[in-house]
This record gives sequence, structure tokens and C-alpha cells, in this order.
Amino acid sequence: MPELPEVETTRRGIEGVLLQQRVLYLIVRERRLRWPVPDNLEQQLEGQKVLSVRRRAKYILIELETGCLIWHLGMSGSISVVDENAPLKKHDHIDLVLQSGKAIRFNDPRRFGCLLWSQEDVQKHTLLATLGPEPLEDGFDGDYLYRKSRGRKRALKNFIMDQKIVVGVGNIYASEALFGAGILPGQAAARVSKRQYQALVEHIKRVLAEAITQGGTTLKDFQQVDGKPGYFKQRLMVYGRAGQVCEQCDATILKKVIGQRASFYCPVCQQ
DNA sequence: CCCGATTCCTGTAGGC
DNA sequence: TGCCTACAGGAATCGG
Repeated sequence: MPELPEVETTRRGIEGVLLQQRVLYLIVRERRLRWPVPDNLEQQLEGQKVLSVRRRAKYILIELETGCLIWHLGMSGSISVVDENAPLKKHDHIDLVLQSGKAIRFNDPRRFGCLLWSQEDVQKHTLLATLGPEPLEDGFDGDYLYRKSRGRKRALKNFIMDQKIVVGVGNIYASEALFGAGILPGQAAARVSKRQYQALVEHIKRVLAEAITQGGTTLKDFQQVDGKPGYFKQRLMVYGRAGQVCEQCDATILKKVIGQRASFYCPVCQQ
């Protein structure tokens, strides 16, 4: 569920709390995430000042004096800002406690998230090294997607969810952007025209930017750092709307599994 | 290289 | 009511 808008919403929510603050201590209650939390991370972080809070793809990067935290929310993770002694809820796995008395608290029922530590150039970390361009930056355009798609037979929706092609687009926003661009999700990537890719890129940018302004999409687990849901769910045109009437015509929204993922589309608006 | 299938884990909805 | 199964986001990894 956390895709680019949810991760960016989280980053914005924690940035002000973290910047220039020193880490009092780190508490790890559950190390068994997607990858184990490094053994000595508690000692590594103690007393360090936070220099920056950035995002790359769906990763939050917290730069400290001697290294950089790599934080991923996985499928069900969320981060909240709490007082250091706030009561614990189920699946509150990690607290990053600051000198201010505030803490960054990570909750992740499915434990597909991760918290890693890099002391080299973080962009060269194996998880980040092969990532594609950021969708909201200028380097991501219709020409780029068109070029990358030549010879690719896989479904267009899988293609744009591939983090090596472009980052940040997950299952929800892929369906939404394809609806906006009027292209069927199961279409082979190589069969999509340059003009269609230009429309698709425009809609990917638009849907992601709009979702950020709404604080992301909450289906179930995701929440903003203050505990409020993301409000973009109210703007979804096709995702989760199988059997309902299309917002743009009188057809019924369909659901189809593509690449082991539920995909939603309008059979009339999308060709 | 490319791509589909599998896998990690837990909560919950739906069927009987 | 209770039990069981299917399914849900992300993405690394494996194997064809």
C-alpha cells in the first residue's frame, strides 16, 4: 500500500521532527523484518545528529553523521510521531527516540518493511543501485518510457510497476494512471505508442502529485504521522471499484488479475 | 536479458 | 459462533 505518495507524506511528516535533532536512543522490539535490523544499530545511532531526511523511490533515507538509515514501509508499515513514553500498540516494532522527547515509531503488522544502515554512498546500496528514475522529475517522460518499452512483451501495468523502469508506482496508482490515460492495463508494453506513453506519463505525474496533496491513500494500514488517514481514497476512479459504475461513462468497472495483482479498469474508457 | 511465479507475514472478509 | 480459506499492498529471488 505505501507507494510514492504515502512514503513522501511520511517523509514530510517526520522531517521537521528529525532535522538537526540528536538521537537519544533506538529501541528495536522486533528485528525480524524483511531483512533483519542490523545487530549493532542501537549503538551506531546513539548521540548522532540528523542531517537530512530524503526519499528515493519508496525508501526514506535519514542521513546521520556517520551513515544513512534506509527505511522501507513494505506493504503494511507506517510511521508515527509520538511522545517518547506513548503507550505501545501491537506491531510497534521500532522507536527512534530523539533528545526533544519525541519519537519516530514504526508499526508494521506484516513485517515486509525494513530498516537498514549504510556507511557507504547510500545511492550505491544494493537496494538503491538499480532503481529507475523518479516519476516526478523531468528525466521521466514519454520518450523515456517509449524507448524502455521496445521489445517488452509484458503487460503495461507490470512494466510501469517495475522499479527498474520507474520508481514509486505501485498497484493503486498504476491502475489509476492507466485509467486516466485511457489505456488497458493488460496491453503489451511494446504495443503502446509514443503518444500513449506521453499521456501515461502525464497521468502518472498528475495522480502521484494529487495523492501527495491528499496525504496518500489509506485502504487499511497506512496512516499519516499524526495518525490521520490519507484522503486520496475518495478520489480513486477505478481501484477497488469493481462492479461499480465508471465515473466517466456508464460502463461497469472490471477487475482482472495481471501479474498476480488485482487490476481495475473501465472497458469503455480504456482501449 | 526478460519475465512469470513464488515467497516472506499477519489480519480480515467471506463462505459454509 | 467458529473454523477454514483466500486475499491484500512490495519487491527480492529463483528458474525457465
